[in-house]
Amino acid sequence: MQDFLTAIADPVRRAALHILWDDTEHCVCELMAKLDKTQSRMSRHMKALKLAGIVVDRRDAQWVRYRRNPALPAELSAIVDAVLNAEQSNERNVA
Amino acid sequence: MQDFLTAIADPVRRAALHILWDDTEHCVCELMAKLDKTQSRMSRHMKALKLAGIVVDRRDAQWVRYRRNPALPAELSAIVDAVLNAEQSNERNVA
DNA sequence: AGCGCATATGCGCATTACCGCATATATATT
DNA sequence: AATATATATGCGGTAATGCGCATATGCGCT
Repeated sequence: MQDFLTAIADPVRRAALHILWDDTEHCVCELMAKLDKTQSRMSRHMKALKLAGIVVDRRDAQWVRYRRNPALPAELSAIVDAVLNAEQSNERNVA
Repeated sequence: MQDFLTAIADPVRRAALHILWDDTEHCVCELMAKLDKTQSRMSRHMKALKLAGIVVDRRDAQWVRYRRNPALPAELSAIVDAVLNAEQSNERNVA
């Protein structure tokens, strides 16, 4: 639970989750490009999300594809959903 | 949003929220006793929760009564609810 | 004013977390 | 084997965070 929450508490990782929460695969190169982060940083952030059980990865040739962990318990998915939803609501308020 | 999530990410503050989420008032002395924390620590944790907008406080004689912030936006309440619920589920699993 | 209880805060210390840079590893192509 | 692309990791620096201890502040009572 602690790893899970500290993983979500980081803004870069949350931004990654916004992208990953569409239930499709995304390589590190895509994430680092979209979020404008260095390769090593993005790799480490993804490792944190992986260790927290939030995402899973898969080797595909030279790429590593990350995606939402389909086995994430419902109570934890609910947290991620609530956080991402709250951030989206906030975006609308700001705009 | 960042303050909010980092506030929730701390285990002591989450434990405090479990107590405070019953919609009644609780003084610092009660929280520090129940959670077995020092006075200064508990005071600072409550300050963090207050700054994050999660709780509000009220002077009552020599006590300061903390309670859930009734004006907390629904999207944020949903996050707290989801987190506390997930921890309770986990307790049941462990037990 | 003086005392006691409850709470807040200044300060220094230790731990943790994020970061960039360089480098190592894995895979594909030629 | 050599090269290119993608990803992971060791390392050092720095900032953020939690902690304990001491002290200050607020409030009520005598």
